[in-house]
Amino acid sequence: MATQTDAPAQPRIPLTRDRVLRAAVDLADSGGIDAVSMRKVGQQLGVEAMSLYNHVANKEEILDGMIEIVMGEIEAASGGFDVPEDGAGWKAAMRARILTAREAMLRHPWAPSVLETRTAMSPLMLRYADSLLGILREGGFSYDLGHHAMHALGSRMLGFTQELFEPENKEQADEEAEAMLAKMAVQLPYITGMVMEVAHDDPDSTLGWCDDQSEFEFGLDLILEGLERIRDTA
Amino acid sequence: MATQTDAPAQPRIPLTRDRVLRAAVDLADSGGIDAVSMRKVGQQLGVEAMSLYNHVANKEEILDGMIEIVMGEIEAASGGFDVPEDGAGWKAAMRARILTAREAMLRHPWAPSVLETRTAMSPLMLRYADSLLGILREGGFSYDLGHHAMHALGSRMLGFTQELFEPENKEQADEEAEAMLAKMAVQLPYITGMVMEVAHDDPDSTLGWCDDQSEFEFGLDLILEGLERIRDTA
DNA sequence: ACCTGAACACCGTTCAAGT
DNA sequence: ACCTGAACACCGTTCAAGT
Repeated sequence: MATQTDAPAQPRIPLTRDRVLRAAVDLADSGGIDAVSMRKVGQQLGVEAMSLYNHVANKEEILDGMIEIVMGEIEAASGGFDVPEDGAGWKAAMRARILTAREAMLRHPWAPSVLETRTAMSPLMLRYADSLLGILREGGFSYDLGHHAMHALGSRMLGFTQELFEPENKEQADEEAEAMLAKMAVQLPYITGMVMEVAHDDPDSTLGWCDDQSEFEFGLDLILEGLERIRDTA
Repeated sequence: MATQTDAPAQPRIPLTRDRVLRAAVDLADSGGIDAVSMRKVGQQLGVEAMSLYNHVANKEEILDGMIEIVMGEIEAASGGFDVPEDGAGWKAAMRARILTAREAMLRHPWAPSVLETRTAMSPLMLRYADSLLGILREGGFSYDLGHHAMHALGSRMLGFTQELFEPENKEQADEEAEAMLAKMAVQLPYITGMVMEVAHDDPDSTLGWCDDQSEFEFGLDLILEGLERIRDTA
């Protein structure tokens, strides 16, 4: 019968920066970003929290590294960040690259909130941004309009938008929203009208009926087509 | 000479929910959101942290209340959240209301980040959203397209966009970005080209040359005009 | 060279005790 | 009814001590 004083079956795997970062990503994937604390990452690796400081300067560096891992996944899934030569296909290329980024964000739901707190761009992030600007440039955009385009896309460039009021408990939030809407119906005539129309068209719908993916694509296409129009009239 | 045991000159102002929330907003305005802790808000009011719990349930309720104060400022600056009758002016009305919201966000730089962490919509927030949907509706939009429009606007609806990589120290960030750009120039051909063109047109420019306000308005107008086009072709 | 234990200066929150 | 002191269960990080 094994006891706690038994020597480990296999020699301990040495701690490295990469193992620290992967442990942090695993923890965040399974338990959310609050599960990433120095103590918990250490625990995950069978080590005290203080040992991590031999491999990363501080927690910020762990968060930076986690984003770099996500960007690496986007790069791999995109087949690299090279700019395709076919400038005529710029819109499809932008769309594909951004939707690939979005898939990584959906795999790592903590990534958008961590990204927002980064104060410096990582190398892979810069490579990604350069590739998007390159696609626009080869598609006939001036640097100036390309620059505006990147700002107009904002976080959509990385495959997500600020989801305001993303509830933790969707069911409970739905109930609360329904109650508030009932109470404020007279003060919210347009929202009430919209919800009634949706309920009429689809009696099974709930208040949180939006399809995030198609809303994302709607907004993305709106911007890409608007940019094309400006390019052609300027 | 006053001592610590002297009675206060004036009778102590009673603590109220409203005083707690205003103290929190003042602290955040002057010291950033990290300055808002239960202990520091208590200190600001000459009271122990634990006393706050007699007036708010927890810190989340303080953050909710801070947002409600900002929304109240937007409502006041907008002259109320009524929907103007002139449907033809929908685009100007949307633009004005959103830019008014933006002014409040610029006065309270902590507000966007706090907003992102809210999980439920406040009454004033709902009133604001209803008024935007109303402007679209009176401007001839279907509920369905109006709903897409709100998603396409995202956080721009409230006057801000996700500013990815907003540095704390702009000067230092500019230096770091310049160094990284120099090192990675060959891997970042398009960004390098863009920066060189800007430097050529305006030798005094720095890397952080963007005009946030005009970039915001560019993106906003792009979306509003795209929506108008869809409305007219659908 | 790497890991650890104790400690420091913070958090939000609970609870029993004061007035 | 309102306020407080002590405590709990957490944080990130520093430092001296171990091996």
